[in-house]
Amino acid sequence: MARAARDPEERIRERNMRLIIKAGIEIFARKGFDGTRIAEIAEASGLPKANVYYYFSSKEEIYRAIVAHLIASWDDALKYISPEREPAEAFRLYIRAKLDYTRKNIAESRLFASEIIQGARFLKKKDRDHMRQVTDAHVAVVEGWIAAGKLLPVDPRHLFIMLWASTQYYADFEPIAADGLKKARLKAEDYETAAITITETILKGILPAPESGS
Amino acid sequence: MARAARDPEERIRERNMRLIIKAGIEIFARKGFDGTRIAEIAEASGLPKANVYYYFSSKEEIYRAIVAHLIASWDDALKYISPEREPAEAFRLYIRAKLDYTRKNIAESRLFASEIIQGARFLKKKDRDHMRQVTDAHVAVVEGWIAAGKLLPVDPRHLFIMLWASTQYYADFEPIAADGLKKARLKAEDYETAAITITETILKGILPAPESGS
DNA sequence: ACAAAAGCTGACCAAAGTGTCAACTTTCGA
DNA sequence: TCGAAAGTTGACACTTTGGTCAGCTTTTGT
Repeated sequence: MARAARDPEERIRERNMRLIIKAGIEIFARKGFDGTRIAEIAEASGLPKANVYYYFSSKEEIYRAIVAHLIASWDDALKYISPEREPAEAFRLYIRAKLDYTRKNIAESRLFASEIIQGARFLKKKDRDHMRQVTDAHVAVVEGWIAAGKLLPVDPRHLFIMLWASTQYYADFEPIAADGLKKARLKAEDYETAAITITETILKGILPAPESGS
Repeated sequence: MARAARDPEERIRERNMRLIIKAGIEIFARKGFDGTRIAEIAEASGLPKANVYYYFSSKEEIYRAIVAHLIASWDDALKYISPEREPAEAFRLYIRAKLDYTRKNIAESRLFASEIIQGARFLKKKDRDHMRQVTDAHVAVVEGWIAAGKLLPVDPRHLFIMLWASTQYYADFEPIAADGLKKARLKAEDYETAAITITETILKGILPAPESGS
């Protein structure tokens, strides 16, 4: 078998696969699956094309590896919706964490967006089921808060869609977001203001409180 | 010159260009610019490839024609933010109109999203300037409402980004939105619930009104 | 030191892609 | 009716792309 005496840290293999994945994320995000040429990934990763094929047997394999890795890296940012917390604090933390993740992983966020727009062709059932379960758990928590009178009776699923949409927009559609904010590029402080605005709006709305004697 | 006696309704030319554009919107939306092959557009429009080239001299020309046409078709849906209106009613109408537009023009919406994710390479300065102006006008109206005490002091630009994001998500990321709602596909009624949830949340938030005697 | 495994890569190929063209048919105003 | 403009298209030229491969160099455990 192709099994033998070696493995000290897997240095070379690990490093090159990381380079390829990293370059792949950038380019797949910008060009989509069909629009990406592996020659471009090779160039961006500083490796000859044939060397890329030494590690991955096809374009699809690179893409799938990236998507799978991406889904796995999300759960961290989404652990704030938990029944013990007060809703206001939970949403505040969730929104900030998600904006933070997208800001620091812009290419990954866009790659995922691109994959979905193109029909979620390579999103495995396993991954979708996992995402659904996480959502279901969050929905249950929100329903509990509503039942306890801690939240107004809002549709939890649409509420989460609002949160996903609002927090991803800045990274995925940066050119439009930047235009909307009259800036050339988005900076950390813009994400900060976004976090505050989204949180405040979701929690308290934008209408002044009605006179307390209707 | 190639100018002569004809033009009765431009029937053939008009019809074929429309077929090509229509097919182009679908396929560009799904594959992005680089991922789209004109042979596929030809097939989808029922015309031979060479005939497509009779009307458009390149893939880029088809794409540009679509993007330009798309931007132009938007202003209608966005006319509700106007100072004479009461804010609550204005936002309600705006959100509903935008959701309605995206639902009825899913492919166009996705094509635009795709173009932005891919770096807004073919969005002309003129179009961006136009969008900026419309936004500036809306922002001014919201600032007026805030100054008049009709709205809480929210950042208007981030508020609009929230609205854009929330209203586009259902069309652009339908697979995820559908999963989130536990449905196989989104229907008109889902857009209806979305409109209500977004409007209510934006206007009043999700926290119960605090006791009126702090 | 050394052999076997791992890593590397220029050159190549078949398939697919964009865009062209010359010759043909259809349309239409006078 | 008839000629010119418009429309049509199969076949072709040229380029790019995904993927292969044989033979090379480097690494590594013993």
